[in-house]
Amino acid sequence: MGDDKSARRPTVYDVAEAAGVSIASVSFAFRRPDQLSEATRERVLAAARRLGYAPSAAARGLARGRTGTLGLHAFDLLLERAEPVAESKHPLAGLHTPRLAERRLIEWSETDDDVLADPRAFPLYVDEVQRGFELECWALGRPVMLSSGNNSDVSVADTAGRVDGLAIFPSEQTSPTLARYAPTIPIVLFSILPADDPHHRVRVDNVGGMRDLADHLVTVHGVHDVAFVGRREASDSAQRFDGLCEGLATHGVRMRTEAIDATVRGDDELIPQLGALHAAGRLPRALVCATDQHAFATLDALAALGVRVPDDVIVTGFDGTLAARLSTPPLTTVRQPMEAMGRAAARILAGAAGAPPEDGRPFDVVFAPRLIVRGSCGCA
Amino acid sequence: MGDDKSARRPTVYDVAEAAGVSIASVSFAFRRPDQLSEATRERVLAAARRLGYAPSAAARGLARGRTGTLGLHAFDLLLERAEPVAESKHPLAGLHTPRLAERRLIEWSETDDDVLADPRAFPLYVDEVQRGFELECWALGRPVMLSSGNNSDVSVADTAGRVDGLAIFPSEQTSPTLARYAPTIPIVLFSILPADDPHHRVRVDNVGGMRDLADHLVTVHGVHDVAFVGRREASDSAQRFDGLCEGLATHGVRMRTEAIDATVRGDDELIPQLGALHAAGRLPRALVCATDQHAFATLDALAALGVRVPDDVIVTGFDGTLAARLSTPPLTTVRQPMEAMGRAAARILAGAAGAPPEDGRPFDVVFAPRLIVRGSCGCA
DNA sequence: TTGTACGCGTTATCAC
DNA sequence: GTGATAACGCGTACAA
Repeated sequence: MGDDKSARRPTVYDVAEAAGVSIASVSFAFRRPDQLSEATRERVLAAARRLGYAPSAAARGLARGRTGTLGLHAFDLLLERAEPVAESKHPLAGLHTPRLAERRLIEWSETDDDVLADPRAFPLYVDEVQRGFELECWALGRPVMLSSGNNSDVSVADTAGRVDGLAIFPSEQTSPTLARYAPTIPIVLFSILPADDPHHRVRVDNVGGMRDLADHLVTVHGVHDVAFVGRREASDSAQRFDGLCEGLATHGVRMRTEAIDATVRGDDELIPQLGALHAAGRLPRALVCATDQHAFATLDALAALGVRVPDDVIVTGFDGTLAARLSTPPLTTVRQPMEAMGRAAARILAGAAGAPPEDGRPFDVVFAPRLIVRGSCGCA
Repeated sequence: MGDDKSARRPTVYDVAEAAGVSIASVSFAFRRPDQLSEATRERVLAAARRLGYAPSAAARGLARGRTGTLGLHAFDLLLERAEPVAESKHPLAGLHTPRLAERRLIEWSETDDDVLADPRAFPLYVDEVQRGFELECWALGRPVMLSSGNNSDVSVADTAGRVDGLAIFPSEQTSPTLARYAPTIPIVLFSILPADDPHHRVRVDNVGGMRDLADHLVTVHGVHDVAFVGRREASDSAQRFDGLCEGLATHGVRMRTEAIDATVRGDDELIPQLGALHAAGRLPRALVCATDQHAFATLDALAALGVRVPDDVIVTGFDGTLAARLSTPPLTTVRQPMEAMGRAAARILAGAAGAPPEDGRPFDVVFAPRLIVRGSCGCA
């Protein structure tokens, strides 16, 4: 317990000495059990057990040239999701103060708004994809490394150095940064159109999904006055915008592109714009949002203006998150097969590490999304 | 593109050669930027960028003795949660077949039950705790390593070999296995009572939570006939059972311990037992479940028997998962501050690695849960 | 300020 | 079947 030796992690040398064999035999006992005599193998394993020996993954990784783990990186996650908690009002403020040392109960702060789980904050699109990635990795017997960073460069490089393959959620400056690590390890990009780079792709058919939605709005609800809510710079949003335009065009419907500024981000900017349209009596019949998150912001803004959904205005989303089932009214949306997408990324990375597609070109896996019809368009 | 050199991951040697400096300067350029002249630093960084150099975490870990990452391990996750998908009906069956090579759209299979997110499967208690752990790790700038395994020994040892600190979700055979790695890295156990070991603890006051619930049931609903649903072997469940007994006892109410077998796991075993009680007219007034999951199974079983909740029988849960808000009726439950618990674990590991509590004893952080009253007990 | 040399704990290639 | 010994890529005294 108290002696110096036990504080250090036991190594092959310790085990070898304890078992009276060479370090090679120790290694063989674990990696090539059949190349050792029954006797020595048992002797080694017994000594290892006795010493609490755990092979160092770092050393193995160095020697073999592969870490055995797969990574998932998200840019700007802290920004796009929960703000980092201010230290003073951190739920664990004082974790290292006497408060903790005295082992006292930690009460929830009275202002804590974490009392109820908020489905609008979790799980989001990325969370469900991440879960699929994790499930597949575990099924494959591989640990998962998660990372996130606004500083796109160093954080990705750091993660890239720890894994055999890396899946990445997009951000606006994703590609330039990534190009560098491509020759190093296989990389999967979510939700980005293929381009002339070696990265794999896992994405949904945004255009097809929006076409289905446009069909529904026009043929079932007779909508012929539509505006789009979403930032068109984002890769996904741009495709969805295009898909919506195409879908409407086949029915001879043209989109009101001027109605909503294409750069709005959330409630703050949405309320004044919708308010102005409302005041002018020029609200479109349907507001098609680029994501469920945009749709929630739109619903909130409309509610604040006293506009009824779907009676006055139809609102739709995209993604099919859990929260879309729980909004008022429930959201008509286009659901992505998020778990399957996460699993696909993991499979590609696990396989591509050993056997890339024979034509040498990267994978481009496109999933078909599915229209989910709910109350916010007037159905049900 | 096609030459042999670029296939290999660039190392410090490659960068040093390209920049015309020694490997030490390369290392310094990243780790001690201020100890290099502006000129050489820029030269090195430029070369690194050009080559796509990413420092090997394995090598760094070996050299420095620490990996810089924190780990979260869950035993039996694949068993307790989704079964591993059978290969034939895997959503990605054929990922490496022509189907993919031809870059065709992947349709969801017609039998796919993943069309809607199922809140009963995700997010669970562990998912919300995990999210807190991740958020805190990102705030601390540390990557997270996730692992899961039924083979308790090797998988934990493997993960333990890759991280500086490890948080662990409990399982029945957790402790014996862990004892070995304790001297190596700090370990946080969720939901386990303190014992004579060096592991840290993060948990809720199960007894207090159940007492609050008992108070509510007795004083508000006049309940005096209660049975417990849950496997008492589990550490958490045992404490909750005790807390319930205590809480009822203060009101002179005694629990029907014989009503439900203490080993039931799910619907299959619950329906016959509840059915027998129902047939005999001996159903308790309230079924207090050890977890929300047990409560859902109980609700299902009662519904199948035609028993009304809460009119005929009151049902309550424990955990406060999102799904508890969505059940029919909504579930009265005791919510744990899951995100905060995950954050606490990360903070302990990040801090404990450098500064363990001065008295040398491990942390024992106990959070107070909160009673959430909903329809399943007759309120609201 | 920059370069040399060694150690970290494995795996793998040889001899024996 | 078993034992030396050389990589593996990086951090870091120490020397220059």
